[in-house]
Amino acid sequence: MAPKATDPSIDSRPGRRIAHLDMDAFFASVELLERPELKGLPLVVGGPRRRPGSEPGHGMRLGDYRGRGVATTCTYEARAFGVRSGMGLMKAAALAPEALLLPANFEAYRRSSAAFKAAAVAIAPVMEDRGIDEIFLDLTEVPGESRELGMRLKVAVREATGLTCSVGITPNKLLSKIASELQKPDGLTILSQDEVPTRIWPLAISVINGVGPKAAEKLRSLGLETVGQVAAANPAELIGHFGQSYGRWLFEAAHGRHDSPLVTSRDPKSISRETTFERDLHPKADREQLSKILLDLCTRLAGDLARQHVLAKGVGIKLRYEDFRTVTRDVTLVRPSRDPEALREAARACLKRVDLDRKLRLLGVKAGTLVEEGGFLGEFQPGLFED
DNA sequence: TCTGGGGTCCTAGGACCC
DNA sequence: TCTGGGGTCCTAGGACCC
Repeated sequence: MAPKATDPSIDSRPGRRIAHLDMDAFFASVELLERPELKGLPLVVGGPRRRPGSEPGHGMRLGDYRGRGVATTCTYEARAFGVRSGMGLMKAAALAPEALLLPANFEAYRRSSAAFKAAAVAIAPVMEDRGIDEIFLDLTEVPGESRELGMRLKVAVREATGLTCSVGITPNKLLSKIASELQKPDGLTILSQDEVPTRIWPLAISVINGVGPKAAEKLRSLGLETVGQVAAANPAELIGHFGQSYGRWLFEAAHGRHDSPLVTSRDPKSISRETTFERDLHPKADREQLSKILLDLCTRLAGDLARQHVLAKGVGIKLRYEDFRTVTRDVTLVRPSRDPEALREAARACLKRVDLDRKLRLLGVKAGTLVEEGGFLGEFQPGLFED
């Protein structure tokens, strides 16, 4: 099954140069721009949201926090205590009670994000957006040496935002993503394919984007802990354990081979809203409160759909029970819609199909199979083919 | 002292159609 | 009456990422 040379999922141009640019401790660093006097202190961003337009949060002692938030980002000083992004704040507080907890200010982060991306694109116009704090850039056609281009990118980002970033430049996305991590913060790492055995093989397999905790654990149980060990494994055995697709990919990735192109634009596939309650709620005893929350989620989701000029053909709910078990249900609408009432009605129909005798910690609503507003896709147009 | 919110992609079974 | 294969849609869950 040799793919054609024109296969859009493969970019095998010789001499390809891909950069991965990753902002350093992004949210925390943006906070430090507003409050430079906090530089050098252990800071954690997360928990309660700062209202758009409000004063810079004064923050609080992490040890005084009570609630269900997680650390979105933390400074390197906080990491020294063992705090990590994604960690529950109560656990983080046990590790670093004296750290300062700052509420997240997404308005400011989005502004810095737009600024660093604009600065990067001015140097290398082909960009893949990987979220608020990282991008891939295609440097293949950009004149200049890799190290010089990397320095130019870093200087441009710092001038545009006042922030540092780490850059990896290699022949592909997979290696660049690893490379940008190697000398964080404020790093610049250039890697060629030849250097994979010396620079990448000694690293833990989990450095590869796409190898998460589950796959890493399964590999470990097979005696494969480093990238090099996976590269030396029998590909047939990997396929036996992980399936044709993932097994093959794993083997190629361990050799640093990866030819997927930059994705420079994409249509949204789904839009969702969800919320974790401050305390667990019972579907029956707290019915009114849950009903209000559902309406609010549907209303916000409808607003999101309107801003994107799309209608939902599918509507789903997500519930998380107090024991953290998560279930989803979804339905296909007779007619695509973004009316809050239609969303709520569909969500209620889904709710009838789940266990409502146990307490919940989270409720979410999702719009899937999105169709363009006014588009013909999937929509029956009465009268169109009649006379 | 448990674990946010917003996404993508993949798998897999069953319905249904040709 | 039995066998069968391909294709698509729908639904549920899970791994993974930022």
